[in-house]
Amino acid sequence: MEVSDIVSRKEVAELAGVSEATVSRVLNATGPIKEDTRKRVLDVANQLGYVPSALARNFARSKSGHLGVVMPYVPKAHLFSAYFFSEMLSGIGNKARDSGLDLLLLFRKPGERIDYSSLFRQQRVDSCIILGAKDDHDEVEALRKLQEEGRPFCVMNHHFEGQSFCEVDADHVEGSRVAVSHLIEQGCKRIAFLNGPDIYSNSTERLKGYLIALQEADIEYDHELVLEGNYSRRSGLEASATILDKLDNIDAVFAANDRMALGVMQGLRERGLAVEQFPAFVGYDDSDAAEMAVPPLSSVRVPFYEMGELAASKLIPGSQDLIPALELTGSDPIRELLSTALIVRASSIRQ
Amino acid sequence: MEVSDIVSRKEVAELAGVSEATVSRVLNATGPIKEDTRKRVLDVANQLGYVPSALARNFARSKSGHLGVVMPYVPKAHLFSAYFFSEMLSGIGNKARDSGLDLLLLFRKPGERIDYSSLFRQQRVDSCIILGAKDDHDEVEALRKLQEEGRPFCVMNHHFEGQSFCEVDADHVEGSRVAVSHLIEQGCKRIAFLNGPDIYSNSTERLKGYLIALQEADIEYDHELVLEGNYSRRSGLEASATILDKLDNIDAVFAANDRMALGVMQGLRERGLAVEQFPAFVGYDDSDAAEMAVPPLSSVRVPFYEMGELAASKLIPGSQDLIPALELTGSDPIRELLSTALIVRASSIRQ
DNA sequence: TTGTAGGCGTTATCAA
DNA sequence: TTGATAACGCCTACAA
Repeated sequence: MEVSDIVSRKEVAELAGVSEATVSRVLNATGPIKEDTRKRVLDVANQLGYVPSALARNFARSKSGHLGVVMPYVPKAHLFSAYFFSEMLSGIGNKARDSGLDLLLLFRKPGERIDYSSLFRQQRVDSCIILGAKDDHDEVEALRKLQEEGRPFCVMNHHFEGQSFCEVDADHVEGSRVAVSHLIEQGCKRIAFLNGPDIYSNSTERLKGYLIALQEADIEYDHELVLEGNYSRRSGLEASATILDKLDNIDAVFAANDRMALGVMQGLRERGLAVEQFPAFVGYDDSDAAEMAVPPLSSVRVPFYEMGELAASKLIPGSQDLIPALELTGSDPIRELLSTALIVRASSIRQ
Repeated sequence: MEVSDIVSRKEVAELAGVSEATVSRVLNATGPIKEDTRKRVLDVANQLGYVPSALARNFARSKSGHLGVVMPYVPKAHLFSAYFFSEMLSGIGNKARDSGLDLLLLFRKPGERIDYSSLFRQQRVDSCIILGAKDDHDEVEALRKLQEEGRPFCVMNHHFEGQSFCEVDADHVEGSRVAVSHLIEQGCKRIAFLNGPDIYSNSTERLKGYLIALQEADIEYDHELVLEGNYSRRSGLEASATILDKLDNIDAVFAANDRMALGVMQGLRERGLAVEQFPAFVGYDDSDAAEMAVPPLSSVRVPFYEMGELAASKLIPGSQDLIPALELTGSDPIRELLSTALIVRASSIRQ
């Protein structure tokens, strides 16, 4: 058999002695069909190995049939290594697959600001999910335009303040608050906080949670205890120097993600600090690495996988969670906030 | 602006005072065009915000414009967590993006054996890359059929013995041999090998490398030292019991991937073994976790990212590495084997 | 250098 | 319950 043997609907129609329209009806299970005809057509189609062209179908329907997923550009590529992208993508992918939608992965180019609107006008996607968003003027404008045009899209794991985009996020204020409260319960009072850049709502929300926890415990906020990394292990490693310096004034470290937490641990270890002298540690994301760490790292679990499923379901035609029409009344009625959960391990247990 | 404002080529043609064909020629930079006309058309297109429909174009060309990537099904999803999928996908994605190809992610359904051939006949993809392949009768048959049909496809990180598929793989025999030789150089003689299931050529090749290294050093093979896990951390954890039992007869552990190596370490630790008493360790993949482990884990680095790029370039029209026509002469002329590299860290250094 | 017109394989609307 | 028959938006000979 060669590529050239493309069986078309026409041949099926002829051999089955019906019109092409009927073949379509049978294969799409649309419209009333006499059972007899149905069987005959199906038989012939089967026998001829006929498979409808998705390309033609989509074209005729003016639907690409694709759910686009915009991946952020990350220098040094190796993008997916980030635990949460992997998880979210899995969630999205499984949901899309179950709905017969194809997933189109859109890799952002280095400098280029993506033209979301064109993506739709080119009919490359019917809807799309934006991963790794961050506060950026061009980005917000592009998304606003998209919304004005009434395109279905969903931002994941980021909140654009003042906008009313469809967003699927986790409650990082609360996640953070619980983490820090836990450290306080363990007797810690001088809690260093290694946060990420504030272009991510993730970071600003974690800071909020941190502050709330301190306030609840009547602990005074000391801005010297707040460090900024960039969510990489390396930045954690670098922060470890500062932390070691202030170690007699720090009894716990809360990091905005596991990679940084592990980087700090690694740094302390490399600088000769014994595990017994470690401050208490809590990370964030509850990635696989947290469990394997020494000591096992307490961490805030985020339901990335479920967030992916939810985001996808908002963009799937006929779905329950489908985003409502575009009359966005007031604030942000379509922002979804999933809960996090603190997983306590040895790293944060005192005495 | 509303979704309904779809500017068609027709309008551009009218406003520019040319035929639709000319608009096409201008936008596709095909055929001779008077500079004057070109500019005028471009201006109008720009002004009207006209964007050609990729959907229609692909349809007219009978090309989907998509490079399909088949993702293996993994129970409990969380598929991408596996380091190497992430890396390979990044490589593929970047290459595809640079070539104007869209990446279609195809998630395998639980039990279902994927019908590769239909994928092409449906015109959902022009070519495809298969990730996470393993020895399986149905799978091989499906791929053979694909090859007979002359479809362009490429298998990654797996070798189908006796076939002549286009494959991009790493030299795991050599990677493994080097790793074990290194352990032997460190003075180890009783080297346990925690391998993965032999449905993966990865596993069987690593076993080969292990055997070669032993032979080169005149060390007798002891099948009791070879354990089988399933590449998960958990299976490493379980294997740690056996390893602890035989510890007076084992001075090193070579694991077929980092996750299992870390699982073994974790298990030993949980069972009370001090790091000083650990056997020497070497893992495989050189994932991020290896560097963060305690002790830092020696590991075999595999160029997954580059493998992804290479696989993609084999399927990109006009590419240098494009797979040759379908006259596959003899053995397997189109299998590519990239080199690995041993990264030595503290876990395998003796004395 | 440009216009004309047929074709791509469906879907979907109207009649019958 | 079925058959004709327009779209769908673009590409591409072929003609001019």
